[in-house]
Amino acid sequence: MPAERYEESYLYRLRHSAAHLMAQAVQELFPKVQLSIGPPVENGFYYDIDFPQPLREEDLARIEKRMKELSKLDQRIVRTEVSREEAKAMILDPAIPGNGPDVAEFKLQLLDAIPEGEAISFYDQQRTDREGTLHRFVDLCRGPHVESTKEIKHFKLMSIAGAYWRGDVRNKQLTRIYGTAFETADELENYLHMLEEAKKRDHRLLGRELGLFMFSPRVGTGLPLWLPKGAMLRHVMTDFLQQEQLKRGYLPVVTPAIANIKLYEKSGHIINYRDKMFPFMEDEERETYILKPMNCPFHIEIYASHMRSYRDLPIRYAEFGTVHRYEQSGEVTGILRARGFTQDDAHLFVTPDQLIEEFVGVVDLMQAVLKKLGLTQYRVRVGVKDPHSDKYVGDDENWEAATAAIKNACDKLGLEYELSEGDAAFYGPKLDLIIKDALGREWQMGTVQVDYNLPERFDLEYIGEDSKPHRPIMIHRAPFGSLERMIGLLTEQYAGAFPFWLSPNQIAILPIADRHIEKAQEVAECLRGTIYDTRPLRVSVDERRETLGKKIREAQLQKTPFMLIIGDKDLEDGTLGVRSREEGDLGAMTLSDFLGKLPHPSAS
RNA sequence: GCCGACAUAGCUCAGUGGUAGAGCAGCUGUUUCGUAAACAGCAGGUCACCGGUUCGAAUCCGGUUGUCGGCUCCA
Repeated sequence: MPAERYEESYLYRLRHSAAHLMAQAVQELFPKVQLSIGPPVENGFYYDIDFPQPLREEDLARIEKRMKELSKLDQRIVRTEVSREEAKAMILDPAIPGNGPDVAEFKLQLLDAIPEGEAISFYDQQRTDREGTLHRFVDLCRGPHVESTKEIKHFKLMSIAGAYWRGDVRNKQLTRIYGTAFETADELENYLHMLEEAKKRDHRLLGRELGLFMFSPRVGTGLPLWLPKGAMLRHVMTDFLQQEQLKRGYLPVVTPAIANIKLYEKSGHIINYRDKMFPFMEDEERETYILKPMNCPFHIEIYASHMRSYRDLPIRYAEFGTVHRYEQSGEVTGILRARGFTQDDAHLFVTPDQLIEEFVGVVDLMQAVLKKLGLTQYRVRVGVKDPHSDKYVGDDENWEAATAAIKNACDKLGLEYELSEGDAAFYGPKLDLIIKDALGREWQMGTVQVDYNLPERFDLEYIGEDSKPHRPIMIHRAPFGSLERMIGLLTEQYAGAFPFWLSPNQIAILPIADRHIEKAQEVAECLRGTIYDTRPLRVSVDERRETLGKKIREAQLQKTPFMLIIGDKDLEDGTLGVRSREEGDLGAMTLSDFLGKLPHPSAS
């Protein structure tokens, strides 16, 4: 039996009804509010409401209390279908609880947005009290809902947020109340417990505990400082990807952090990207410089430095390029969204004939990278132009060609993807890999972008077989997306227990007493001289005068994959006490036996 | 940037108008130890910052900064 779709489930209706119950409670407690929309979402529901005064978080308890009371009243939830005219009259009728001309602003707009021919329905939460008076709460809504408010028992209001009407910053900001609801008390309990557990996997917490990176207010918001273990992680990841790229014919380049603004005027960034750039710099000769938000114009300059032949193409310039973007203060999130970050960037300059093959090659590389990193849960989004926006450069023909190329390549790969209007880069459409963090938030990771426009803006050429100049096409791509985001995500994915090949410290050697230190150092040296997965093994020696138990505990909390214990017995027998992070004590064995126990590099 | 919340020692937190506390981490000494925390002592804070109310502010009020959840945006 196929799994029931969430949108068709009872839980979905229950949450939708919980949103309505909340709206009813809010309306009673704050009579002047205007309701807008209140849908179920992945883990609960929300309702966007316009409050005359600001709502404080402590008000949630009152609302929740009233919801409990309303729920117990066993109000029947009744659907009525009406004509457009009747609907308008109802929304404007102050005699109907929840409606009236003072609170109709958003509901009228919603009514207008309902396409001709589609059913228009209201849901009415009604009850008759002991005196026989009918109480109602009536809300324009597509539904469906549960049958009675008494079914809504296990819920919790979670948080308050501002949310723009219809998701547009130019519109009024409404107050969004998030809540969740479940069929049973246990499920609600489990969900809240799960949230607590997820917080322990937060990369910001683990980043500090594991000594990967830090932030300092003296340095600035969103500007991470990489500590030795985090820097080691970066090194391993870049080294791994660099090798993959060299195998595939990429050429390394290195470019500066700043450039004359003229370069970025030509690329279109100044017009299209300025609000995300750090403030400009001016030198004594009145030249203006910018801190680069992207690497592409530099790579383009390298391409354009001399005449290219079709025989030279494809050219693949790769750089771990550190860029800075002035992200809005409210958006910065640890290293998942920083203001300074390093892209595993490359720009491919290709002929039209090579486009699909090169695109496929990039996606193949991305899939290989994800496999090695152990990331299997991701979705593929093809971001195309929003036809109603003017934030793009280039003519429609180029956009269509680029979009067609991406779709074509996906079909060739048998890759499933979703189309998303408005998610293109300003210079071209793109394919993105999207992965969830510990708290279920989605992040754009790897990206491949097809670009006809920057080659045109920079008048790039190559001489074809016909000895005439032709325009190359560019592919922008970053399999990780950025080192920061990828490391943040991997940290959460593995709860800090990185696979052996990636772990910043792979082996902790723990001498039991001072007299075992010499041997420990000897073993460390030997291991550091051993190449594993193309790199020397990463080994630490804990020389502190602490008990073995404590050294083990700390190595374990640091999620070190292996511990090697050296005591008197080992000196006598020429062995090591081996302990694994996952399996605990593995007993005494020789160094070469231990090396045989290491996971095979290709099986990560 | 906007809406809401939070900010006390390196970390986790207690402290509701009257002399700043605990555990862990740190330092010193003792202990030389076999698979998740040895023992003792010591030190550590402009209670984020600035201003106000008050005889007196960590505590009440205003502002700023930083952080967290969300919106918009994004690798």
